Amino acid sequence: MESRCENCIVRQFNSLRAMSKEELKKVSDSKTTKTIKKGEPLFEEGDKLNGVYCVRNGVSKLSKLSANGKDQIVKLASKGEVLGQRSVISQESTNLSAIAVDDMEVCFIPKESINNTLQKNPNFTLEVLRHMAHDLKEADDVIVNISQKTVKQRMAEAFLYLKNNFGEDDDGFLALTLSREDISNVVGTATESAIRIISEFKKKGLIHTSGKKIGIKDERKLLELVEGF
Amino acid sequence: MESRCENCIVRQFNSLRAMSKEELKKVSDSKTTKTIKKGEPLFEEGDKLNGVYCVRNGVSKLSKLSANGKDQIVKLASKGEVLGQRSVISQESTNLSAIAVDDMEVCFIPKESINNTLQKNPNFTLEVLRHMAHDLKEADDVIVNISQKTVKQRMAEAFLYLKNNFGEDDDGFLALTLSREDISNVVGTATESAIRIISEFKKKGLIHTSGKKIGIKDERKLLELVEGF
DNA sequence: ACAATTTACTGATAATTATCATATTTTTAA
DNA sequence: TTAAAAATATGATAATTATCAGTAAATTGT
Repeated sequence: MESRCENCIVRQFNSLRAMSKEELKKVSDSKTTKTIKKGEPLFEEGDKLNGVYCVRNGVSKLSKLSANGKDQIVKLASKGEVLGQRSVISQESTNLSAIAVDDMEVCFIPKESINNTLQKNPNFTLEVLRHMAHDLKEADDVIVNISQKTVKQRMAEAFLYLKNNFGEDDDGFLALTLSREDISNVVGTATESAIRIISEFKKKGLIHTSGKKIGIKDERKLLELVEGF
Repeated sequence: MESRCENCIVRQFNSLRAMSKEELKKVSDSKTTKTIKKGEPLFEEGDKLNGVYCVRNGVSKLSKLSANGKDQIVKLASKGEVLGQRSVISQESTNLSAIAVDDMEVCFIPKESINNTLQKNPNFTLEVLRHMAHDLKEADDVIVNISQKTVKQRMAEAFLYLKNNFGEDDDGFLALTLSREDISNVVGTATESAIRIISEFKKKGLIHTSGKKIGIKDERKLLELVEGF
């Protein structure tokens, strides 16, 4: 894949597209590319970040550990997403851990490049702001979903979300394969409950599985379930 | 209270402090002051906002209606907070309703003043960005709390939150009095469940009540409860 | 290839929480 | 002030969800 930010297609999806040619050049010169293996962390809750991570390939889960030892996955980030922005902007340690769900390829961009551009290029700042506004809106939706919907509804929603955001493979399975535990951490339930609901959905013909892979069989019914029928 | 933004103390608490003298002057000339009575909306979910609201007095609940007809309160905003920013920035209709919990006094600032400054004053944009980063972090915490803590723990947390953010009156009651229904909508539970837990906390000497007013009696025990003892 | 470890699954049961019914108190408005 | 309406409160019960215990299957490392 192209190693100069100026030519990187990934950039199209995130706020880096609002950078000028010169700014991008600087970023490109200061960035380093990293490979993160499945299960390894990009960073962990409490870390002070010296830069942001731009995802070129693979998927990362952003999660927060609760007092009872369970992780809640707040977001799944894939190609084009920039991680660690919030921490760099507010100059605080991160409140989330980022762990690779897949093997990942990411670019690390030192915070200096970012902060510099934030102060000089209002367009870039505005673009970052728009992204953050969007994230915040999504977070509000998640809050309402978790508090108002049943686990079953949230499970159905999670499968639809996975299909819409990560697509399906050639055999009709969700392209992003998560462990049952990760699924339960996205949904915010006990692993056993998640597994039970998967079995139930399978029996009812809403989904089909093969090993840990899950495929959507009856999207309409899943949607109806989410809406509460 | 002072009616020129330049001299308004409220400004100190929000991103407007990053505006220049001239920008503030323009804002002040274009703003209008509104009084909102308890229970009335500043704006409602789905509205397209033509500006932002700067809270001078009173408290507003920001909530979202779910399919089953229940409101989830996502945030309580008081003096100094700016509402509707997100909608103005992303030029989308709001995803939240803002309803007065108290009688309120707010300044309406047309979006033109905001957008103009956003494009011209990187400091202001950065300041807004920082605020939004903070809100996003808080939203993440809410997600984790709701999904990982029991209703009882969240109730305890809500009381502590109310004390820390809105203080107590002379008689030791929480300064912000919410209806039981509002409390249940903050916590994300059924109203009856909230009431039951209030009774239980009262019996255990954690809180005391008088009418709808609630006072914290044993902060340490409430904290222990939140932490899971 | 195989033992070891992890992950997935199922059943039984307990704990939590919601819902429905109904009584009481408080607030509102004529 | 007083009837009506709304909010608060409590009990009984049902539904949902978590937890514990244990088995089966899959994955990993050697």
